[in-house]
Amino acid sequence: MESKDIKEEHGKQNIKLAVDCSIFTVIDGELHILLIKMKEKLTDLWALPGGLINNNETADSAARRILNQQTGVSDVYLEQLYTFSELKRDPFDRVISVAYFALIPAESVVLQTNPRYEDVRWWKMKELPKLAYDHKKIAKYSQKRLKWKISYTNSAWSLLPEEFSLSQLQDIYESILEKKLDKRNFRKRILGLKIIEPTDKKSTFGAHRPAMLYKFITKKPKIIEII
Amino acid sequence: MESKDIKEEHGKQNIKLAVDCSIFTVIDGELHILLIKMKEKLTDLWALPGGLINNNETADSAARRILNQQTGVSDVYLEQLYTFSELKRDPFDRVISVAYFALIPAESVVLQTNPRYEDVRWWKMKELPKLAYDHKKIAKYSQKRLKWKISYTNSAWSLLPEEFSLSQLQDIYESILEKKLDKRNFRKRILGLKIIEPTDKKSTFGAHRPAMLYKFITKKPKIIEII
DNA sequence: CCAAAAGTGTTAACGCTACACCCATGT
DNA sequence: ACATGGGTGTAGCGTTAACACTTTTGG
Repeated sequence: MESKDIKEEHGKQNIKLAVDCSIFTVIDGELHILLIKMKEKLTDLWALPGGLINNNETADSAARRILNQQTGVSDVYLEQLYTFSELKRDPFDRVISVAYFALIPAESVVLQTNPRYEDVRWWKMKELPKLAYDHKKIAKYSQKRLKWKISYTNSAWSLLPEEFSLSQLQDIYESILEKKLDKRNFRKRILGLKIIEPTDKKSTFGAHRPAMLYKFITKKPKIIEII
Repeated sequence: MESKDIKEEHGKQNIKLAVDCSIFTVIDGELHILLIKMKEKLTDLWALPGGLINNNETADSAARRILNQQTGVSDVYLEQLYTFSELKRDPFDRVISVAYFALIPAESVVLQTNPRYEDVRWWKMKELPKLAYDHKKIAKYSQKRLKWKISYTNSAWSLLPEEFSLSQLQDIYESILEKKLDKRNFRKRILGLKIIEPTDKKSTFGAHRPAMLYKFITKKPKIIEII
């Protein structure tokens, strides 16, 4: 066998490191993602919240900082998704990006961007605008992961308020999985998992029978087959 | 609500980007991982094969290149695992590392390192030597992913030769999952999945009844509940 | 003929799916 | 009283888990 080539460039590494965040919520039975509108470059395109990692922070803390600065969102459970390293994913620079994703209840947050961006808002996943960089790819990949997570873990709690009805919970599942579920079987399954428990309250909304409100027993991440 | 702080450092980003590879195999019913022995710095510690990404390559191609240069291993299906970004994970520099992992049949490869390293060899996961950097953490994390993968996908093919007996296959599962499986149920399950088919050959090894040899119908990655 | 691994079915328990009607409220 | 979503049980089916003996070969 021939001896190993060692061709390493001895010039300086010239790659920038960024993070991008796919933040999801469900509004009116539809899955939405949080986007910011570009201003200084790539004007009028929308993008996932994201930016460069500082020298003294981990990728996780960069993601939290940048998300907060660009959208006002804080205190979310961010999960690392994938690292995107295609050569031309950023047209200006060589940038490798660590993507994160998270789920939040839409009503829990006041969206607010900073002067560097023109706007921030929720977009339906089914009606995405034109996205900058490779962010469409990242968004689609995130959505795949989301379907997996909601099916196999108790992570749905992070899309709901503290107390919620079983119908609200089922609506989350149907929105993300994009299919209808049987009401009786869904309830049997969820209650059997012992991950939620009834409160003593009832919802008093609308012209119909009030719904019992439930809450999650624990929010510690758990792997559990749900659907 | 107060206006958003924008505290970004405007000094240059000074973070290096590397890849590390967890390469697994099963030898004599025991899970092993491929390690190289350090020479120039961190002398006498062992480490996962890894190094810096070049300016003109993706993380994936860097992983393939570096793995080949440092161990002689080529043509493997590398899967991205996680990106490790702790501040002090490398004692000399700020380095963020994209970890990859792969499975190979041990007998398919001739291990050969290069002059920068002192040695390369397989180590039992149960008897790891002292590892450099945060590589112990990466190795353990890889092992968790491996258990998942072997349970829920057809990836076991990459640990076996072209043709193999059902007992060899079961041995792979038992070694990785670290538990015994029922022979009859295992065979029923695997054959029912239609992912392998019999060849017309039999193994002629040892003082016992010869085993029918099987091969994988396809090696395309598939998600299938196996165990 | 002995040791060693290969090969082979059945049963009982459990979990999943499909399915339709009554209840409590607001207007 | 009616419109709206909330709430409930069962039967049939398929899947899984537990379990032990016979077969084929080499030495």
